[in-house]
Amino acid sequence: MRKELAKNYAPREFEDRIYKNWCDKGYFAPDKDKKKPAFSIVIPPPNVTGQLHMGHALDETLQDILVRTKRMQGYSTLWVPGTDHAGIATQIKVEESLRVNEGLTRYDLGREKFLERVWDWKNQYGSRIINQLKKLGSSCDWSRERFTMDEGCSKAVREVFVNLYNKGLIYRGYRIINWCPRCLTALSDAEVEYTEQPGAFWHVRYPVKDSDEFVTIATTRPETMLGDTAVAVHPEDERYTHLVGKTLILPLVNREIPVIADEYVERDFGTGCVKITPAHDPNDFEVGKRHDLPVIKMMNDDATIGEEFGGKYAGMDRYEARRALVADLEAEGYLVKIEPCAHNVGTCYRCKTTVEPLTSDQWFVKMEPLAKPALEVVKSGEVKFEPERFSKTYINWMENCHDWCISRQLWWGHRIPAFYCDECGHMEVSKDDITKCPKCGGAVRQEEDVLDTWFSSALWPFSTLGWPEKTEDLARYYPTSVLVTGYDIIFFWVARMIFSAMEHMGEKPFSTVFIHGLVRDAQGRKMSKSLGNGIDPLKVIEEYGADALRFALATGNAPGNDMRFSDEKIESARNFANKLWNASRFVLMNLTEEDDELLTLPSEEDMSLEDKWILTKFNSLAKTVNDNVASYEIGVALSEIYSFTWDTFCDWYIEMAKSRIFESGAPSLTAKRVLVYVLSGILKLLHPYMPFITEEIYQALPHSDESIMISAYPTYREELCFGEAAEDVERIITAITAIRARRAEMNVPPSKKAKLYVVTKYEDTFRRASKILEKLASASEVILTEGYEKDDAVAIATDAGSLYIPLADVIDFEKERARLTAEQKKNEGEIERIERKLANEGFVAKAPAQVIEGERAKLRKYLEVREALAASLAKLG
RNA sequence: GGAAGGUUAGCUCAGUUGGGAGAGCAUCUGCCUUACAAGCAGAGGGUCACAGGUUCGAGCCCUGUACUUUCCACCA
Repeated sequence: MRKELAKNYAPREFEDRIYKNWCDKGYFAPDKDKKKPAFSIVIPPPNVTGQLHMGHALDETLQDILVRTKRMQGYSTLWVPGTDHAGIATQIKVEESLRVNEGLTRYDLGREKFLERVWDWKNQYGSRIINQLKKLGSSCDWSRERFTMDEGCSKAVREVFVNLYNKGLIYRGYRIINWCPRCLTALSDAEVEYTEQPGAFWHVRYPVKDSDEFVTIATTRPETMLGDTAVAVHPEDERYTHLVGKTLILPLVNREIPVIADEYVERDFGTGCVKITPAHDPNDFEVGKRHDLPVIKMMNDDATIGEEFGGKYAGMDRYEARRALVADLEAEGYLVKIEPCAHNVGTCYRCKTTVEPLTSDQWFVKMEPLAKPALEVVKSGEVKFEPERFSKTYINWMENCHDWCISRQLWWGHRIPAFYCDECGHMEVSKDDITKCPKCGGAVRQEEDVLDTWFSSALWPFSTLGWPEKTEDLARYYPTSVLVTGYDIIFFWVARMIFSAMEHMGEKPFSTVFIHGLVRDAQGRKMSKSLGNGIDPLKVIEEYGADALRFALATGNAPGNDMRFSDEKIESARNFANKLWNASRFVLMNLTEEDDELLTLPSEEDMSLEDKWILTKFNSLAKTVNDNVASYEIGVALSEIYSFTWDTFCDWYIEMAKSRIFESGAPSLTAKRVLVYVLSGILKLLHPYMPFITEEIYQALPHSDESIMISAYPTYREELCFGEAAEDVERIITAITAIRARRAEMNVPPSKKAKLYVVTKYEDTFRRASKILEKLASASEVILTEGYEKDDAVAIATDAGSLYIPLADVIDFEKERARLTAEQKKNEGEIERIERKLANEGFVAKAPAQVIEGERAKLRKYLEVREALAASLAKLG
């Protein structure tokens, strides 16, 4: 007796069990067969202390679909998993826990002790996200799991840092950078998010020394005037030329500052006079350099006003100082007016605190030489973005990016391998830790700063494969095949991987960048913690199963586009799983033969029309699915499987097969064989999308492979294409559909059977399909006839012939005549339209032959309907 | 200021080289038809934002307009 499936689809009963089995069997490890082509993906590493959210779920699902498909298509597939140490994010979490639980700061613990705590934290939570990935069904090779701060990755980071430094592509410099006063670290340009906030222009008078004159400047940040070292005007601004070179008295501060001329100033904006604060504004910094202005840093790292230049405002928070300063300016008559305006304010992408541009000693990566090959490899198409339009986003950024500030004043991360000698002042950058100065032998101390988290993620595609060692993995799986990620981290990550790979590997990191959009909530809003509208994928899995979640994420979703996630979507996904489950139960409960017998395809002579039809349809499905996956149209591929499974296989083929399956005494083995073949084929095509349910059913069905995930992916098979038989069945379907519609219109229940007279030139087809017509069109008997003479029947005209159903008691013949006449009119319209088209010389001359033949075929159908309609109407008198 | 996307059925969205528009959900009608009511069978519903152009033919290609979303830049 064959194993039966449970009555209800209950994914919780088998998903974990199946996943464990896959792991135990080692199916996720790449096939060692050297003859197989390689296919590899590195996972975008989730934050080690993070929790799975819908964005991950989508990203993982898409990768798993690609990986599972390729594996079944005969590739040696490697999907490398891992996690990211996520410098700021993780450090914030641990600091927060310290504060809440122990009332301590990291400084109370000191660097070493604090880092121990972070490692504890990492060890405690690092496996959480990994386990969550497993719940989704991800077929990663867990034996190759990596972490951006593990030994190998750290080695890669050092190697890269030293290489770049030696080439002069990493340098240390005193520059203006973005500073987060909350995280107390420098940030890169990419880590600053601009948000529009209400603000104001404060117009302030700066008196000219030894004169009654003054200039009026307009500023959005009056508190920074404590650091002003000049006021600039445009060199050709006639209003002010006489003042250039004069000296101003900085109000409240009483410091003397010059008026300078610089083309940076826009004459038409504000008052045409700009206060210059080189230490706290990137543009002013540049102006300051040009004019050799002093740089006065008036703010501390925590955005309070500094002692040295703060005067009475020292120690105040920047906003408190602003209020105090403005009040004082007003009191002393310097404030001219306040003009409200909205302006963009930079915020920290981690904690949303307003960042402070300020000057500081930091480490930078020189971008220009690195950007060049990284641009070339995308422009040449060697690295392709999917969809293509994102290559523009990439190119635009790469062409305009500034040097990358890579040092962070954090403790959690890769500590910069630079060593300072206090004796002789030498700085040594070294792959290995050193304790003595190579120049003078004095003691050295290592740079306190760590590297930007993205510095190590940038190396991910090769560091995870073993670089800088020359490993087998690197030889076999690098460059990786495709990178799957959201458009939101093209700058942070994708761009940096590309230039890093070009520089250190001399080769692209991946051939294709497959970009997906964001998962939004049912109202189209971004899911966020603060809105509390996030949907927890784990809860969805718990309730509906991982397969349903994957289906919901993969279907109806075009590459690069955002999607909405809603209850309806997940329910409809679950319903589909249920449908497949029940169809499988039906097939299973009718199988009594041995596996071997059922796994054989019947010979062509034994096949019925509908067998040939479904095999033909399945064949073209296999082709469509393979083609669409190859072009990353995953949503299209899946919806093709969906509609084939539900509409074609369940609603038509199974129903048709029933007449042979239930044949008393002689259930058809042929039908069973075809059912098994097609159902197995569906399961295989669907497996990458819904891995669990397909495996569960596959194991219950007669099967030849140990697991569906290592079976061969269905492909188009020429020998299983039966065009003529398929057309025959389409005619029967047309007839059945027309009959059902007519009956429904007349409110005749299916239980009320009636004879079916058929006048057709496809007599053989109808004869062979008579059982099906009886079952699916409520016919008590199918009678082929030369002509139907009586006038007691409803007449149905199709391109397959005229059908007559004697149902005199329920027919309103007046209505019938009207209906047929209306149909005739419509049909004539169609005929006219196509005839006109075919009479169009331009069309016939220029349209492809295939299209013209298509139109002719349509015309033939309409002409047949015309004939049938005429006959039917004649009957009604 | 620059760039990219969106505008298709009541709602959410597909529509891959141009050949007379589809799905899910919702709505209406009828069905417990021996896998499934998480289902079955029917039905209704769209000048594909607007205006031009190219073409034998445009939801699809080109130009412009309107509305909308996002990204980049950041004139203090």
